[in-house]
Amino acid sequence: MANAPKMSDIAKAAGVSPMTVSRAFKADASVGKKTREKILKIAEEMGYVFDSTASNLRSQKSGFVAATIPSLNNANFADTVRGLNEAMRDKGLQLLLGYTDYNVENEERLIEQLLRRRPEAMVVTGGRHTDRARRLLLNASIPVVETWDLPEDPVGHTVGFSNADAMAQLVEHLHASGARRLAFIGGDDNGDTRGADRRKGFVSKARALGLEYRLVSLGAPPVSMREGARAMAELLDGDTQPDAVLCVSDLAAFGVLTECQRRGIDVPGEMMIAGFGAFDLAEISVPTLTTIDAHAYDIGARTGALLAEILRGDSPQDGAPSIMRIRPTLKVSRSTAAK
Amino acid sequence: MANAPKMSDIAKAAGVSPMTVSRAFKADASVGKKTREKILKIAEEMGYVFDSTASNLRSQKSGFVAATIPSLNNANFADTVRGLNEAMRDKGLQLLLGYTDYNVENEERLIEQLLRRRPEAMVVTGGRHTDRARRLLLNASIPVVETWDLPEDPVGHTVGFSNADAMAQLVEHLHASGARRLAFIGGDDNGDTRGADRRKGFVSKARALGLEYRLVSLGAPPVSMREGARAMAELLDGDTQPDAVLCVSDLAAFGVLTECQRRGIDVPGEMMIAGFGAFDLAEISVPTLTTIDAHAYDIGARTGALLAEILRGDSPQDGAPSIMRIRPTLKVSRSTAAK
DNA sequence: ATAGTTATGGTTACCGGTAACAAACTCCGA
DNA sequence: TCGGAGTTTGTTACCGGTAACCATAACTAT
Repeated sequence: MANAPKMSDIAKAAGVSPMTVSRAFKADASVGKKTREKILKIAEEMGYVFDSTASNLRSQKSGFVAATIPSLNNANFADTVRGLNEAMRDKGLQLLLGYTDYNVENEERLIEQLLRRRPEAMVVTGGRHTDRARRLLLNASIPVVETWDLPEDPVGHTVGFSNADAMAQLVEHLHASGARRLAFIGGDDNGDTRGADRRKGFVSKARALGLEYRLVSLGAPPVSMREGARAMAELLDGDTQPDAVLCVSDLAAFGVLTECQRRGIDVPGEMMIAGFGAFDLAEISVPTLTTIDAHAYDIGARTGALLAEILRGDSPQDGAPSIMRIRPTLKVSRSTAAK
Repeated sequence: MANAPKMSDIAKAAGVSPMTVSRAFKADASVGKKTREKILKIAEEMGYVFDSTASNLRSQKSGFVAATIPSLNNANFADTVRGLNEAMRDKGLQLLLGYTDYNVENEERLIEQLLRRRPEAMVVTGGRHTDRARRLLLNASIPVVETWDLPEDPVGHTVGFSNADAMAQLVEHLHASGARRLAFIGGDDNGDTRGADRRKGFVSKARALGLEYRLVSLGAPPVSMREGARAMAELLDGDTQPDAVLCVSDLAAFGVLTECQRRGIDVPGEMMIAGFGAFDLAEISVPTLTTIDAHAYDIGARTGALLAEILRGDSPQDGAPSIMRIRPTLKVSRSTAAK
C-alpha cells in the first residue's frame, strides 16, 4: 500500500472524469444511479479513502467545530462535550478539542492553534479571556459560543447560567433547612472563574441573610475529593464549627462527607453538606448529596443545535447573538435534610 | 473582517515573496533576522492566521494524531487521553478524538471518518475490531497503536496489559485475605471487551483456586455506580451470600459499597469489596477500596512518546512493531483487609 | 582579485479535491 | 420531428500554502 489511490485513479478505473467521482461521494449530487454504484464499488475495492484535506481547501469548509474546555477529567465538561459531539455527529461535523487547564494564557495559545485549522465555529468554556484571545475570536468571523457562564460582555453567542445565582439558591435552601453557620470550600481566584463566581454568590447571599460564614481555600483546580477532605479537616480543627458546608463541586463535597464519616460526625444531623454539579456520586453516596444540576449535557447539546442551525442555514452571522440561559436545578437530598 | 488576509497579502505588505513569508513562520528556515521580524510584525498587525489546511495539503502532513476511545465520561480513558495529549502538544501534533461508545461498528465508522483527515498516526482502544476496520487501519500505512489490551494479533504497535491477568492477581489477593465465596459484577460480553477479559481472568483463577463463585451481569457499558448498587442488592437478596465481591470497575465497586452501607453490612468484616481502575474514589471512600491501577495516564504518555519518536525520526514504519507491556499495580486497601 | 562557500530570497509547479460553467444526452409534448 | 426542460457528465481553473530548484548577495580563504 505504498501510495494511496486518489480520486483521479478511481476515475480512470471507472472510465469517468474525476468530477463525477467527486459527485458520486456527495449524497445529494446528481449522478446516474448506475454510475454512482459502479464508482463506489471500485473505490471500495481499491481501498480509496477520501482526502478531506484537499476538499477543505477548495471548498473553504473544514467540517470542524473547535472547542476548548478546562479539563477532560471532569464529568461535567465531559458531559458537555458529549452533548456537543452528539449534536454535531450527524451533521458531518468533527469536534476538535483542546484543554486549557483552567488557564487563560493556555486558552489563548489553544485558540490560536485551533483557528489555524479553520474551524467553522468555536466553542469556549467560560466568559473570561485574554484581550488577544478575544481579538482572535472576533477576527475569525465564525460563530463563537461561550458556555458555562453568562459573560457581561459576550464575544458571540452564549449558552450558560449564572454560577453566582445558582449558588445563592443553594444558600437559601440551607438557610431554610435550619443552617446558621455556613462554610464554603473552594472557589479561589486561581483560574477557575466559575468556582470564583460560585463563591461570590455564596458570600453575597449569606450576607443578605445575615448568616455567619467562613471561606476555605483549596489549591489550584481541578478540585479533588482528597482536597475537599483536607479542607474539611482544617475546618473542623478550627475554633468555630459550621453546621453546613457548601462546596464548589460535588467531588469536594464527597471528600467532606468522608471526613465526617471518619470522625463520626452525623450528616446531616450534625453537619449539612452540599455540592455542585450533580455528579453521579451525589446520587449514590450515603447519604445522598444535595447539589445543583447545571445540566451539563444540555449545555453541550443546545450549543451543538445552535451551531448546526447557524452553519446549516446560511444565516448571516450578523444575526443578533443569541443568549441561551440555562436554568440550573436545585437537587435537594439527604445531606441537607432539615433537623 | 470580511476576508482574512493570506500569506500573499502579508508578502505584498512586506515587499517580499510569499515563499519568504512561509519561511518566516517556520522556526528553522533560513530567513534574515530583520526580514523575519518585519514579516511577523506585519502579520500580527494584519491579524493573519496561518491556514494549516493549505499547508497540510501541499506538505502531505496533517499534524493530526487520531484516537478512538470508548467513552470520555470515564476517568481512566480521560487520563489516557491526557497523557497522550501532553506527550504530543510540544511536538506540534493535534489530537483528533472520537468515541466509539463501546461498539465496534461505531469504531469502524469512526476510524473511516478519522482517516479522511489524513492523521499521521492512529491510536485505538482495545484489540478487537471489525474486519473492515482492521483493513482500513492496515491500508492507511500510518503507525497504529492499540492500547488498554494485549491483542493476540496486533494491527501495529501495542501499549497495554492483560486485563485477565490483572484480575487474576486480584482474585489471588482475596483468596489470601480469607475470602472463599466470591462474586464478580460486570464484564458481560456486550461490547466492553476489556470488562469481559477481566471476567474471564476472574473465572479461571477462581476455578484454579477451587473457590465458589457467582457472576452478576450489568447492562450495557458504561457501568455506573448505580448499577453496581443494583447488582449488589440482587446478589444479597439471593440464596447464597458471597464474602467478597469483585467489580469490573471502581465505580461499580463503590455502588456495591453504598448498598452495603445502606444495609448495615460491615466492609470488610462481613463483605470484602474490590474494584478496578484506581479511580480517585477508591482512595477516599470509607473504607478505601482495593483496586488495580492500570496506569491509565502512563498508557497515554507512553503511546504519545512512541508516536512522537516514530513520527520524528523518519523511522521506516516497517520497523518491528513494538509491544509495550504495562504492568498494572495491585493497590490493597481497607475494603479487603483480612479478618 | 578570484573562486568557492554560505546565507538569503525568488520562481514555478503542484498537493487533491471541487466551484463554476458548459456541453451532451434523455425525455416529453405539440 | 423539433424545441425546451431536466438530468447527467465533462472542462477549466483555482483554493493557500510549500517542495524543489534556481539566483543572487555576502563573505571567506587563498
